[in-house]
Amino acid sequence: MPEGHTVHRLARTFGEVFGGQAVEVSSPQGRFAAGAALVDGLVLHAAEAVGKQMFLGLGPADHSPSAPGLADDLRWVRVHLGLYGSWTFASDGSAEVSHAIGAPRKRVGERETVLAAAAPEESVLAAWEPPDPRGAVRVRILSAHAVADLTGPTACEVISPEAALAVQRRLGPDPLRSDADPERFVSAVRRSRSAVGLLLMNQDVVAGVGNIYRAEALFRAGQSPTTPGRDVPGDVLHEIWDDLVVLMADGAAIGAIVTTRPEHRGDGAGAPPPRGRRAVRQNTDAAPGAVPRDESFYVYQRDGLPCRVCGTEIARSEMAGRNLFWCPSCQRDDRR
DNA sequence: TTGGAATGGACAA
DNA sequence: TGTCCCTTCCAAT
Repeated sequence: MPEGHTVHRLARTFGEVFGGQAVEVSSPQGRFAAGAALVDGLVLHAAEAVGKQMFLGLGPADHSPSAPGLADDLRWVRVHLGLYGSWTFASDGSAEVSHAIGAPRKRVGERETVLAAAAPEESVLAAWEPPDPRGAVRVRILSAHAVADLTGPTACEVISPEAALAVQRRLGPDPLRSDADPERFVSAVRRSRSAVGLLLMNQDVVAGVGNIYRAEALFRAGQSPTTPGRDVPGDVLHEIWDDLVVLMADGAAIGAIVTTRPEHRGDGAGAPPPRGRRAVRQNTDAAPGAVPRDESFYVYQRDGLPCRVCGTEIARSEMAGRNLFWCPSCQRDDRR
């Protein structure tokens, strides 16, 4: 389920679980054997997310983050999950490995394996053994206490610091990064005759937005997807940006995309929003307070269903080969 | 057992 | 615009 929020969450997890540790890197499936050999045994010094891409910086143990020119002796593993890439984590129970995030599956983002700690009498002597790789594992990253397996990525390669920077510079601003410049997004859209729905999916315009955030952000702004970018008012674009910052940060925090406001969820048509502090949303379906998937979106994959706000049937069509969902009434072309 | 679909993107024409 | 690639899951055969 890799939109930007997932990748940021993953980068955070890598930092927590493997940061500062020497890792064994291998390619059980074989396709990354050469790349794995370049970083095997190095220490993970950095885990960065930019848009939908993750960069793991590995280098010698004595590499000091404060040293000038530090990036020069790091090797970067660039991973792009694409449509169905996913990471699966497992640990001996000692590490803070609490989630695995990946491609669409029944329980979205929840392939999770946290092995029970070994029985006490064994644990003294027996080292933890990671589980066998499951499926076509392109990369395995292994420390003394945890393992991460990567399957199905669109991209996975070892690159130089310069190449990593070049990739990052090409991308548009990322709503999840504090160094992002919203004006770059606004001006890129307003320079273009392309439909705003197309531009939101363009990683050079805004990095990290995928099909769900595209559909939901346009709905929440009351903006038609087909309006040419140059005709979308600047204040609407700023509104969309600000909304993305909140929505995606929320998604990164809870591990799931939820864009519906409480008053628009199906459960209690008219159920009053909770008073006082907002309820904390949880990641897994089983967690109390979690918003079920079928109440999480306004328009995404809701074609044929009534709009949560106005009751009009949600529409679907294709835009550049991807499904596009919108409410023909709330997002009328002439409304903005 | 097969095949379609999925939160993506690179590339060719 | 179309084609291809990466992999998994599940409904339909």
